[in-house]
Amino acid sequence: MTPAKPISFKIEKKMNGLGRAGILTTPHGSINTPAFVTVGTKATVKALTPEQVADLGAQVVLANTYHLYLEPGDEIVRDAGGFGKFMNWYGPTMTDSGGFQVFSLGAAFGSKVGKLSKVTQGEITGGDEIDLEDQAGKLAKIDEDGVTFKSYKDGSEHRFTPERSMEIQHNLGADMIFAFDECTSPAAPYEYQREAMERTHRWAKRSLDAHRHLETRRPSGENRQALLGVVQGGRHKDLREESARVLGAMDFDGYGIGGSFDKNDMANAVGWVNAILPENKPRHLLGIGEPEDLFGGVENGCDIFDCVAPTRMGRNGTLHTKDGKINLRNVKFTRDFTPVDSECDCYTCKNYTRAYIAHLFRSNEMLAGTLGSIHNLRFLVSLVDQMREAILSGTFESLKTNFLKQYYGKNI
RNA sequence: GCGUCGGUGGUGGAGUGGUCAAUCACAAGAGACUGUAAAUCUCUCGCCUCCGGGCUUCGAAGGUUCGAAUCCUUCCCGGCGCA
Repeated sequence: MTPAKPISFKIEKKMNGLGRAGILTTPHGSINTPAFVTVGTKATVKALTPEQVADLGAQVVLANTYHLYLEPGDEIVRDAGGFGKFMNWYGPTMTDSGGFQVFSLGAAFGSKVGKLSKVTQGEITGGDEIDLEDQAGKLAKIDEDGVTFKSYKDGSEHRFTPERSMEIQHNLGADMIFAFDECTSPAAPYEYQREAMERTHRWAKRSLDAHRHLETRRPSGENRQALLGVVQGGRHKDLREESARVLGAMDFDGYGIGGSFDKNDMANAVGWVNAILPENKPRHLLGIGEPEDLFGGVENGCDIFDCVAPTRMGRNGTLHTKDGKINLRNVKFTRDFTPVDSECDCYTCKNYTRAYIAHLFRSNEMLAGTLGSIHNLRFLVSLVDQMREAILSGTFESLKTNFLKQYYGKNI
């Protein structure tokens, strides 16, 4: 058996502008890009077996460092042969670094603040402004060296640093791992965004050094892991460009684009970054999964995407259709004996009616979440696959126009 | 028939002389969800509303009282026990 190589990325076709289609090769198989990655935070895509995940066309599973560190513990996952083998997923894998939990358990804890701000210009409302002195009550506290978390499970205290995140991610064993970063709140002011970004850059360097050090300690022949640096900078053009320049100059295997955005300007912000990042390395847009955002990400040069939205919404009763989202818990679907989406080729749509799935949701049956997740994941995986085909055939613009018109044009 | 316990919103069930009728849960209706604190969360849930509030209700009818879902009487309905 030949020693596995780190990832390689080959661009097959470029669009006018930044978008491209390619092939990303990992130790566990290649990924046709652009691609939508399924999220399996705790080494399980919630409600689905890995066979179901594969059957719906998913190419990659992404797990989370913080969650697997808390339970069952990264050493158990290491001894199981890595999280992919542990969960019986033999395709490509990724792990997030825990950087998102700096945000979700810190600045965003107890609030309704999300990654994307809906504010168009200027003032941010609806969220506390973040600063290092105002973290009382949160489950994450940041300092220069790292982050102290309180476990969301039992309140116990845990410490993450870039070095620790790398150690854990090496134990988890994914093909692609991320540098430890700070995902900021869109409610944070410019000065804080700059401060956090500069700290993320220092953490990126430390992540890279720690990763290299860990790689040298591997037994020969073992798979190598690719490390992706994470660009930050909030919604500010100068910060995003600076972050792309600084990280682009470091020798990462690829890049993640993370953090908070202005909802109306996310695609442009991604473009600012990708115009600067090295073209020949893969780019992962972290945590984005709304159809229009995926179009924006793809045409602005992102290759892979992950998002919890399809599985979370799938479990909560909201399903994608070509005509927009529907909430199957609504009374109007109780006697609707048509498929969720008549053009969808997923297992759910081929075998069940809206009325049946509505019944499952109303009676809180577990199968509801499974069927909903299969459909929503298939919808997005297929959508991004269609984008790839459209790039290859030069029809991306018409795909985008037609899809968005039908999806957002009316609501059934 | 006698005895006994009970009858409060869609349901279960709080409240047992004034400060409050309707805590709480469930059901129901709607909304949210973007590197998963999430099979979760938020709002509505007697009627009307210029969102300040206004009005109606506690099986029925009387009565006691300044004041009754709450006490008394009769009736209706239900559970249980005894015939």
